[in-house]
Amino acid sequence: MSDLLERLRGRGWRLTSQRRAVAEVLEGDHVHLTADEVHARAVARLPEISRATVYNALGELVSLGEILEVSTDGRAKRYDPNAHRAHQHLVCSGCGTVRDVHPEGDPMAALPSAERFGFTLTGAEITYRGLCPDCSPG
Amino acid sequence: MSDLLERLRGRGWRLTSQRRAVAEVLEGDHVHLTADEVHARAVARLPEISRATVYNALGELVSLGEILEVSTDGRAKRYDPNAHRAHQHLVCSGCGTVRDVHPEGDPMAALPSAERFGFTLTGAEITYRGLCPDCSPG
DNA sequence: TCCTAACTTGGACTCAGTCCAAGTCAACAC
DNA sequence: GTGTTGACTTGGACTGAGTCCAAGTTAGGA
Repeated sequence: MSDLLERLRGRGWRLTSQRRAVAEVLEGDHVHLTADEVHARAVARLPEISRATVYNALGELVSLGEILEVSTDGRAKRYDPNAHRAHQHLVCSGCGTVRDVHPEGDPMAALPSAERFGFTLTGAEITYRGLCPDCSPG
Repeated sequence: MSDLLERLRGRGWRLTSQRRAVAEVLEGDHVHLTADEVHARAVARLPEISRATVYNALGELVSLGEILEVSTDGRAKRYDPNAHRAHQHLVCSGCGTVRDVHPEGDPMAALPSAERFGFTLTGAEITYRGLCPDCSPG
């Protein structure tokens, strides 16, 4: 992750302890934390970090294309550090767990031009829903 | 739409003027209003209807499977009366317009079992993003 | 080591939505 | 029709997620 921080510094990002704490929290695969969860974990590293700063840092990382904003339920947005490989999400309807998944083919190709209403397509987001092994009955 | 109201009455839904107003607002294709927009239009028919009642009625219509809840941006949920034909959504990144679209094939089929992590799949929601003709440059 | 623009802070604020006790009324029975 | 009653509606208070802002702090170049 320190290469991420270096990369951002090269783009004029001032490297503060708060931003470092936020970036460190957002490490790994299948990480999909809400802003409040990020804040709670950042506080463990840097007790005086404020909620506003976490929101600022997350917003900047999103604009810089380093993390993705995902909203899988109507509630809080989640932040996904896996921004460098195209993927979709599989969400458990029981416990809310989110996994990154890689469907076959180009999702945009399935939309015939007659169904595009003159739009210029830029992307497609897929949310697969189901029950994870822990939440499956039986 | 009156067949919808009759259908609901048969299911024990008490038919009040407020619920009638909400149901009437939610008529037509490509209708994707927020709760506040539904409230504003319902007030035009029934000036004393309250926001709480609109939320109640929308929630019940969703549970009864008569309308769909859609969240295309992280903001207010939208309500889609087109619950009886499977479809996906195409959203303009410029103005937020939402169209119902019908992609080819079964979206779930694109997810290989190795990518299902033991989940039992129940559905897939696709949000296509792009620019509508009015928002396209040039 | 100094300087300053960029960053951080806490608190007030907004927006979307939920909850609740009190009042109202649709629909059924007569 | 009239009465009854439980379901429905109401407005206002409340919550959760997120934004905004003026004042204070600090990273990093000179």
